[in-house]
Amino acid sequence: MTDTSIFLSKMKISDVFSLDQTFSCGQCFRWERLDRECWRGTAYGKTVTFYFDTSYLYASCDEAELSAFWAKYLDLDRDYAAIRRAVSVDAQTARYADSGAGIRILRQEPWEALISFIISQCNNIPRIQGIISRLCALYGEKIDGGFAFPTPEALSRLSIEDLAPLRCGYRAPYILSSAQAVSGGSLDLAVLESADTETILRALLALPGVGIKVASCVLLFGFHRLEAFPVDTWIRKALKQDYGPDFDPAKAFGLYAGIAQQYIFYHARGKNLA
DNA sequence: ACTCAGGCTACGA
DNA sequence: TCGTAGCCTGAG
Repeated sequence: MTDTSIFLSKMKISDVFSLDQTFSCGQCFRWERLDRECWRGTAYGKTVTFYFDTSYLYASCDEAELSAFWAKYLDLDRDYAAIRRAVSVDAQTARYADSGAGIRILRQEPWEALISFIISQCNNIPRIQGIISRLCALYGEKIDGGFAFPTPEALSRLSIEDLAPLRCGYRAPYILSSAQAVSGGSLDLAVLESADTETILRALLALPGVGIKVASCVLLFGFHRLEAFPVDTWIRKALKQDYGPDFDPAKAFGLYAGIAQQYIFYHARGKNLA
């Protein structure tokens, strides 16, 4: 860390925690790593830089914003140590949970999560990040130190050709469909936030380009439904190799299956990083 | 040239 | 109901 003077506030974190793990475990695509345990990003129209070091989280915002807003975004009030114990149903899961112990499931905006995971389908992470970054730069509102995620209204006014610079391929009409559904009111994300998980799932699956995997990611990362267990190619491989054909994640991991999924995903993909 | 990357849809049997 | 070709794009 070269310049620590930008950090106006700090907060003690007792449990194991890691910004590197939390922001690079595949749940988000817009946070930028400036240095070891130092990240900068935007959510809900606010921009912040974090630094974590030996049980203290430092933030570039004031104390009030850190404790009232970002602490919730980072899910810092939840007892992840207890959850790690709960999902450690066998020795290997316990190891995965232990090595990913610094992960927190962010409370991202449902709308951003929806579009981000539509874009993620059959795509690699660097390209997903590139597409989303171009989307925000082109159609997001410019805010202090970056771009906000484009609103449903802004995207609903666009055509397929307008999205051509994104180079998101066949996903472009999916993005427009969701934008139109949300801005037109047929899909009310704010109302869904207090609905039961099954209701949200059905609403998401009704959108073109949203299947069970994308919907599960939106449930977990956008609606913070921690029981959602997205199954992608990595998870499918890991389940097959490490858990056997009869393993039922929902049954085994229960209420916190989504957090277990992140531990397994982090482990499975981590082995395959350059 | 060819495969694959955190899928989904449409179509055929 | 189940399996899978085809879909945009770009890196290796």
